[in-house]
Amino acid sequence: MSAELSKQPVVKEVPPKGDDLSAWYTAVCLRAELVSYSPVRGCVVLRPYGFGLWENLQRELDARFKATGHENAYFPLLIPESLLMKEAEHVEGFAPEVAWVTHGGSEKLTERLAIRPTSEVIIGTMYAQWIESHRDLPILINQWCNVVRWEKATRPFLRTMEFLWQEGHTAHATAQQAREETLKILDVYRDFAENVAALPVYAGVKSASERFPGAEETYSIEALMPDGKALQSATSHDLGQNFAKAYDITFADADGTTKHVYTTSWGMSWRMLGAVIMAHGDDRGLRLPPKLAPLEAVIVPIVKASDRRALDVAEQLRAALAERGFRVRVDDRDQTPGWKYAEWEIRGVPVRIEIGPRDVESASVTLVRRDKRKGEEGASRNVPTSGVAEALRETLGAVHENLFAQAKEFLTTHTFAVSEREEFLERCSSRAGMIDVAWCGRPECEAFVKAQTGATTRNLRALEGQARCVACGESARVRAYFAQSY
RNA sequence: CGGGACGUAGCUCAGCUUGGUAGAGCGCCGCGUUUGGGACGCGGAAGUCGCAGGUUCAAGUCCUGUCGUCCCGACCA
Repeated sequence: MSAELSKQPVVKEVPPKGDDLSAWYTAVCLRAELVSYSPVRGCVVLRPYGFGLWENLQRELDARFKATGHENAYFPLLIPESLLMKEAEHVEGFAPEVAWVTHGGSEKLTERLAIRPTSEVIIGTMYAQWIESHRDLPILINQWCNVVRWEKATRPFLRTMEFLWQEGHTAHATAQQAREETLKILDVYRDFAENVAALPVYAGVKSASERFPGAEETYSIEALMPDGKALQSATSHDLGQNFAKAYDITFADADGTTKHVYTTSWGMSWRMLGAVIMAHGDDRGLRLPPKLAPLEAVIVPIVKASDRRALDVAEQLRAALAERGFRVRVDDRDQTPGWKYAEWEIRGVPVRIEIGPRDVESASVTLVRRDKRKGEEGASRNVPTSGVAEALRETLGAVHENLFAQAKEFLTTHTFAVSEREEFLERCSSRAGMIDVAWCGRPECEAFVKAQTGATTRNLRALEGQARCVACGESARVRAYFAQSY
């Protein structure tokens, strides 16, 4: 963005995105009525428009879980302290951010209860009761719930003390099945990110230091934000037998011996919505991917004192589109059309349908795309009223593709394959984006890079051929994306 | 958790230095005229100045504490 353009906000109440991403992000979250701050520190209220985003995320992701054989269930919010303590690494990882219930009414509890920061513990305990035989496996359960982590610094969606997410927990007879499950879900997350959220991501395995406490392996999808920082958007963990051993989850196998199960866990939170907001938004506010948008289209009737026909036409069109499954509303509030255009642009509705006297005369409507700038090629077009449903379907698809293409272009042009040490450190320090390098895989090496530059490995993938670690010069074992992260 | 900034009307902020009866713009409500990119006129409502103490005849203003928000860093799946 040019300096001249940056001086005046394009939209009042929303500062230019390129000037200060943090200020832009917070302003948009509030102004678009996604969230409100609440009287509780670090906790936000998810308003109806924001909850609409979450509902669509849920619907799309849940359908994918169901399609891969998972069922939903619900487990308790509170976890007895003694239960939590059984898996040492896990406890150590979460201890600093667990909130505790110490009293019931005025009576002090004999045992403290943790408010779940995640549910491996309580679910593992139940699995121990439910599983007896290899015939009981696999167990494939997901729950949609809230969790609490006592965070020090919070921001809407990206890091809040209480947040909404889904957590899947599965148990399997063999290590291989657990690994396959972990990778299957990783691919569900990648598919969701790309085809629902219009967000290109890098999927891969986490380094040892970035691994979930108690996991054998953690996999993640990582998106790139406009400031060059990476945002971990979902994780999938292969827990091996660690939790099975801690919580004594065993089964009688076909060969007659008793064995520990292999478990997995995986989660995506409303943090994904933060990634969507930041990656796609522009100087005029939100730009929502159609599949997540609470409203796919808003109809703005333009009425004159002498001609109020547009109002009826708009309502008929709304009913016809709703009938065909579109999420639409008519904005018939007492405001000028220009006011409504600006308002719905801030709130990111993918398509605006204008109906004025001219359109009524010609039995047509005007479709305007939010993802394009005013006057840009293809930003608006006039279509016959009879063909609106088809045109809308087509346009929503095009908006998704365009948002994805723009985000992909950003990711591609901000991913740097680097083999020189100096350039590597410089790009890491300057938040250039995803720095793609050959890496030795040693925790000391990663710690050194973090201390020098603030960047860590986001995730790793196989190294082809032979190379030297870009940071320390030892023999490289993997390829890694380094970046500073949220 | 460390460093910095800020809490005054729904929002953005002025007023604080030098203590003396609470201000503006936008928004909101009513009526009328309007409506193809944030309309206009007239009238109106709205704030225990984040909260709690203290100093003072008198505190939005000075002092202490506390809660919250933002930024930078540390921490964090």
